[in-house]
Amino acid sequence: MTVDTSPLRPLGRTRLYEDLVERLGEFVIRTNLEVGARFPPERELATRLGVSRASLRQALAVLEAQGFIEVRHGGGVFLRRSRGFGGVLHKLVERRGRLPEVLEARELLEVGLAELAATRRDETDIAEMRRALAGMEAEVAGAGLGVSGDASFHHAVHRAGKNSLLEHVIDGLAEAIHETRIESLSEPDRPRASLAAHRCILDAIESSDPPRAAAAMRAHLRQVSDVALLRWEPSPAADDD
Amino acid sequence: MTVDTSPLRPLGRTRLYEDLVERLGEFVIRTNLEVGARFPPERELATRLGVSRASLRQALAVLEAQGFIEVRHGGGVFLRRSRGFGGVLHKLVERRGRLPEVLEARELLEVGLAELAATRRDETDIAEMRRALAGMEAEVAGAGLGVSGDASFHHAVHRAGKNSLLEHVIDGLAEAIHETRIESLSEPDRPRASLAAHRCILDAIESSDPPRAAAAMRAHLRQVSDVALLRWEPSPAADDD
DNA sequence: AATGTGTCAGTGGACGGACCAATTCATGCC
DNA sequence: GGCATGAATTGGTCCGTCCACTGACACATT
Repeated sequence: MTVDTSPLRPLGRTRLYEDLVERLGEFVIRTNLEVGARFPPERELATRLGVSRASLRQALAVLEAQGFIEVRHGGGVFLRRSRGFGGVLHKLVERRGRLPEVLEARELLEVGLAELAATRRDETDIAEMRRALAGMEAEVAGAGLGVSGDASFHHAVHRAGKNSLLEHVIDGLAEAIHETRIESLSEPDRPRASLAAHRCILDAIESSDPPRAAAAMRAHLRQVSDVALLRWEPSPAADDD
Repeated sequence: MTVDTSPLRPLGRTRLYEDLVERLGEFVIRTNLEVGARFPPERELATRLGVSRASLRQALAVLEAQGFIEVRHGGGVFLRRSRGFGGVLHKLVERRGRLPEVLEARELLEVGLAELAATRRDETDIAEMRRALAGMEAEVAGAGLGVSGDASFHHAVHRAGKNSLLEHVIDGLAEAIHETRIESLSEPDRPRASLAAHRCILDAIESSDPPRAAAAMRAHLRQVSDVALLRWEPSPAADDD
């Protein structure tokens, strides 16, 4: 149990289609493929990459869903945009060493969304936020961390901002944010502090005071970040860029 | 050629895997599948959906890349998060009637990134922005619109912000932004106005003055938005929600 | 009885081939 | 030259097969 198992760690098992996404990215760069240009036919790509068409098509489906390529039935595969080709948000977030970036992105998005929420919130939004606040109060009163109430509150704020695009983007970061949330709320006295911060935010939004809502959200998130960053230490081994 | 072909337009042509992504989203909701729960086996899903495993696996690859599910070899398919299941940024952006949201998201992201850029920019970033500015100047001097120079400049600012997550997000909106860019720059005298705005932004970033950089970027984007929104009119037919 | 080991059913991973459907393009007719 | 036509190209989907990984259960060992 005390032996160093690092030399025995399982070798890098990756999905074939993931590798293919990267390979296709390399292809775009190496051949200097321009936006709008056509890729070789699927059959040829599959052959040259040494994989089956089925596997290749999984990669193409991913790339199409990400908006990097366009696949026309009977026409061919075309490059729509090359910037960031092959980069998947989900992967970027997972990489260790990204915590500061995640927190920063979160602050930028949530502060902006809080500002919008203060402008656009309707009675339904207020009711949802109140409900989330009450839920978190109950959790905390019962000696819980209030994790789910915290998440509900922030989600309610996002919805009140009435911008489905930004909401979608922040949802993509939800997982990473969730981890920081747990860490932060595990700190002594943090749940109560967060509860108070939420009340400030809600009050500002309810008063339709965008600047105050933004400031309150920023202050709240800065507190959370401090805790997270204190606990966080860059892992030298994972520092791969 | 002048006949109304709309009643004859090809019937609902959608990729099978796209439908499957939606169907799986419905499945999650209808069965109230909880986060962490397992989906039925691929073979069963394929049978029940009336499609081949190959097609289903395209949909699963997309969902996995989006971070909605986790597929474990030999284990099964598990739900990672349900919020926004099946929603693809690329699709949301394309929908008509989303222009205001796109512009709003762009402003929020770019203003924040400009602020960060003013803090973190190094000599390389400054050089890149200068190069982009010079490029746009040349385009405009040659009676061009300066579209590519404009894009390069904004991209340089994004990079100077040094947050790959935010950069990735804004890249996802790049296409939609590109359209507004063309519209805006087509307006009389706009290229020169944009050029001046870019100089303001660059100056603020170069001076490491975040508030001024943010203000300059905001002012610039507001100008662009005004033009775009003036030209934009909600299409009643496409108002599908 | 506790523990280690082997086996096997279930499940995802990948492949190859076959056929269908949309597009493209050269061919030849007018 | 313009246009219809059909073959070649290329993506869309399905099927069956086999491999690799996981987890649980039965069995053997101690």
